[in-house]
Amino acid sequence: SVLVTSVVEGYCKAGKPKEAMNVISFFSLKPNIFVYNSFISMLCADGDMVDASLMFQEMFESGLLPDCVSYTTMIGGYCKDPDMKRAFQYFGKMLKCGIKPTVTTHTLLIDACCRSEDLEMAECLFQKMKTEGLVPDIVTYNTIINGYGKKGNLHKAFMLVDMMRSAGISPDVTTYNIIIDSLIKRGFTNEAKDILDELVRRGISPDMVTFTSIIDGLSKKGDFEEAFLVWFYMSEHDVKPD
RNA sequence: AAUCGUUGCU
Repeated sequence: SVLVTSVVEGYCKAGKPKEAMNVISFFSLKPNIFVYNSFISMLCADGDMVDASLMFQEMFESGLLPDCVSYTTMIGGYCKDPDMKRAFQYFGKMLKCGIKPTVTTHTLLIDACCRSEDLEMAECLFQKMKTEGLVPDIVTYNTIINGYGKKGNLHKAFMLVDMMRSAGISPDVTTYNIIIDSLIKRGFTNEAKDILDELVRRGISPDMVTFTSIIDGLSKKGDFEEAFLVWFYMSEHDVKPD
C-alpha cells in the first residue's frame, strides 16, 4: 500500500493522472471522494474535459455521490474551456440533485461570463447568489470589478469598490491591481498613479503584479522614461515576488 | 492533513 501510494504520487507529479488512476483500479482499490475530486481537478487543469467527465461519471457509477466540490470543479473546467453550455448544464444538475452551489461556484461562473463579455449574465448571477443567501466575498467582488474594468466600464468598477466597502470588505492588493491595470490599459495613466498612491496610503504593499502592470502599460504607450522610473522605484523598494 | 474561484507580463 505504501508502494501503491508512491507509484500513484509519482504519476501525479509527472502530470499523468490517468495512469495514476489505472494503478488504483488495477489493485481494485476504491478511491474516496477526495481522491476522485483531486483527479478530476487535475484533468480539468489539463483541459482534458473528456476524461474529467468520464471520471465524474465513473465516480457516480461506483456509488459515490459527487459533492459540491466535484460539481464546482467540473464547472470550473468547462468555464476555462470555455464551454459555457456544459458549465451551466452541470450547474443545473447540481441544483437538481439538491446540492447547493457555493460562493466559489458562483464566482467561477461570474468570471467566465465576464470573459465571454456577457456582463449581463455575470450581473444576474451576482444578484441571484445574494437572493439565495450567499454572501459575495472579496474574490467575487474582485472578479466582477475586473469584468467591468477590463471592458472599460470604470464607473461601474468604482461603484462596486464602494459596494464592497459598504459590505464591510476592504479592497486588497488584487482589487487595486485590477483597477490600476484597467485604468492604464485605457490610457488613464495619471489616474492609475493616483490609485497607486492611495494603495500605499492605505498601508497596502504593491507587489510584482502592480508594477509589471504599470510598466507594461507605459511601455505599450511608448512612455519608456516613465516606465524606467517605475522600474527604478520598484528596485529601490522591496517588492514582494509571488 | 489532502480536492474548487479573482489581478500583470511571458
